[in-house]
Amino acid sequence: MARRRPPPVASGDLDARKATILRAVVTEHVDTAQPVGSSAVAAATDLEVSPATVRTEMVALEREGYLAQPHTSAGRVPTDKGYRFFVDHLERGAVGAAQQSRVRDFFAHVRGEMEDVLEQTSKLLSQLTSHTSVVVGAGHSRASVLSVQLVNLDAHHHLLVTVFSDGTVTKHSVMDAAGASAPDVAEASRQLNALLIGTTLGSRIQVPSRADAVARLVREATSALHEAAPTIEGEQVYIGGSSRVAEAFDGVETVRAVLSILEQELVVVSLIEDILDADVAVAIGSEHGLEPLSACAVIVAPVVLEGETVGALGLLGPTRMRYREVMATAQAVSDELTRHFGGEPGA
Amino acid sequence: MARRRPPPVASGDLDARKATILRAVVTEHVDTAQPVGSSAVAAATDLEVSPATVRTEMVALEREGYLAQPHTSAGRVPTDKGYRFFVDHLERGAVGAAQQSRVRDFFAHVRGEMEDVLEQTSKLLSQLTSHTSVVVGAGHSRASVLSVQLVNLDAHHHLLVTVFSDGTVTKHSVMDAAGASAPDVAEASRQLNALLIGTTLGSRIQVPSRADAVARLVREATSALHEAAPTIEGEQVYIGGSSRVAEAFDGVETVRAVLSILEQELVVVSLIEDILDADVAVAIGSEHGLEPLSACAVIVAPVVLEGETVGALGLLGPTRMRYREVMATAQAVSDELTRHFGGEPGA
DNA sequence: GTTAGCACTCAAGTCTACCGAGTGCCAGTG
DNA sequence: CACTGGCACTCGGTAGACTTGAGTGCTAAC
Repeated sequence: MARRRPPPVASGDLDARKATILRAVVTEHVDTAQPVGSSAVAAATDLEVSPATVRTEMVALEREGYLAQPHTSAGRVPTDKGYRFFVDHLERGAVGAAQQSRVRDFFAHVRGEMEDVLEQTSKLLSQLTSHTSVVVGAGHSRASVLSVQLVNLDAHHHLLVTVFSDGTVTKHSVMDAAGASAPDVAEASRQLNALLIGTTLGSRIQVPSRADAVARLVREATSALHEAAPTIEGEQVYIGGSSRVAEAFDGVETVRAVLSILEQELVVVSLIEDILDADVAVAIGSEHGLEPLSACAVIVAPVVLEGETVGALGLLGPTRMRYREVMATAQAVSDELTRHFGGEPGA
Repeated sequence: MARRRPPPVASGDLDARKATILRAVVTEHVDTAQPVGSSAVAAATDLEVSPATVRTEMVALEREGYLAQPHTSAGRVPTDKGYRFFVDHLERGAVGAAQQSRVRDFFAHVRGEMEDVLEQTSKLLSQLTSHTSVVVGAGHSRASVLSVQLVNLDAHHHLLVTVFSDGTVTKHSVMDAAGASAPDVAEASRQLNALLIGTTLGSRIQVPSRADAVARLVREATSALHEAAPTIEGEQVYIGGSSRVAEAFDGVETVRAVLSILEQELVVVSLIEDILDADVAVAIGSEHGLEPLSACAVIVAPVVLEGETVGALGLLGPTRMRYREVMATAQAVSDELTRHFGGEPGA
């Protein structure tokens, strides 16, 4: 009851008490999924003030846009701005021992190609967090060609198999209506190797203009490779736990909208990249500009290898989310993933 | 109460009038999503009987398990058995001209590798039917090796790239702690070719037991290939329109359960294969034994190439589904898909 | 500045009544 | 004897009236 001066330290542009109250509203609301009333806040904090005092502060917080009231006689709910403040002033939490060891364990035992690992990782992430996860493996636009090979399927069909320096492999059909002999194909394969090894997909190649079968094959093959370039560069996307979407939102329409977005890989990739570019770890509500995801928060962590961002992982859940835990998990997995690939390149 | 003999003409084990009534209930219920009353049936059919008569028949149909009543004073709803009768006695419908041309158009313009085509096809299917689609590409367990190549990534890492006769390409990491020179790798690659070309994944290979670098590489590579065999054989699965699940069911829990099943590729594949094996085109409700899908119907069509089932496509929706249209679409797409791959192998 | 007190608001729950779609049964009819 | 019209009955759904209670905003007092 007795009055002392307001505690000086301001956190952001909110005085300490407002910040405490806002934090309490967020944590409480995340727990209960219900609007939070002034007395609940008073009880949850160590401010030792009466609900009435909390109420005045909450009015201010609402006026400043951090809180909202579903209706007059209900408690308060955090707005996107409120969540934003919350995560911006979150002290970095460590991930629990159990989780930590589960992540370690996973990466100790996971085997197989990069693609498989990333897919498994997306499953791991969604299991750990109970949210939908997205793992993006960067395209290999800057990777150079290590080897190409033209393989004979039948008289008129060949397959161009290309191996890149980042360990990815692509294939392209090459059709040849006129037909070519096996030695011709072998010779074309040899010439393609000479032509393409060391180049990247962006670079332009000098192709032979002769009219013989070998030259024709070489031309066909290189054009198949370069025409498809934009698509191959395309990142791989792995989505884990999409069923979690149905748990996160109770409006069927919201579920449908979110799932619908997740189906569009291009949209998902650019969403993740945008958040990554903006150098934020979290996009809350409508911050990312995708209207159907305005009820979601997206947490992103990059996977950096040798100073280069080679991928990213994302977690998508309702704005009402345990940011601390989920962010810590994302960080932990991202770290381990980096270590995993840093330790054994190409595997 | 009075007992008379059942009217002669039976369609299946139902007399003609009961069948008509059952059909009417199904079509009406599919349209309206509401229980169907006797007068609605009387109006919808050309039986020219009064609702009262329809009612007596419906009582019989209910007793025999074709219809059910949500509650005493409601209309009737088809049971799984009712739907089963309906689809079993469905005259094969043709797909509409608009759809037909859309399918044609799709396959006329689609380009790229088999994998891409299948993925696109799953999207097409879900767009055409408004249901979730599954496209399964059979594994290449019986395909033989056309070519293998060992590519040097760095001192201790190599990549085994294998091309199969069905046009699929796999890659496997091969580690070599001791290190090998570039000529060694080339030599190993040559030997692997000699060893593996023409074999299938099942066949056992005689590997050299010498201790030199080349032999070591050859051993490592073959074992990598064969260890992974069960996984590579694994079919590819493409799921399209998973957001449709949210439209089909209004219980959030059902949506979650169905999505959860769809996430498990193995389960999906074996579901489709089971239905295919049982030689039925449709599994309704609990017929397939997957409890979480008991509110679903699954329509399956095989993709047959040269007498061999090389894949399948499935459509998953609520039991309350337009079977005629959806089955016709599945058939049409399956046909075109067969033609597409039959016409231009490997492309 | 803080608080207790109080009047006020409003979603949610309960109760009642009622409507109407649909049924099952039965007696009458061609 | 199959069909029908008539009728009493059932029961989900809706609407309105009332109550409850959580939570608020305001204000006067400390």
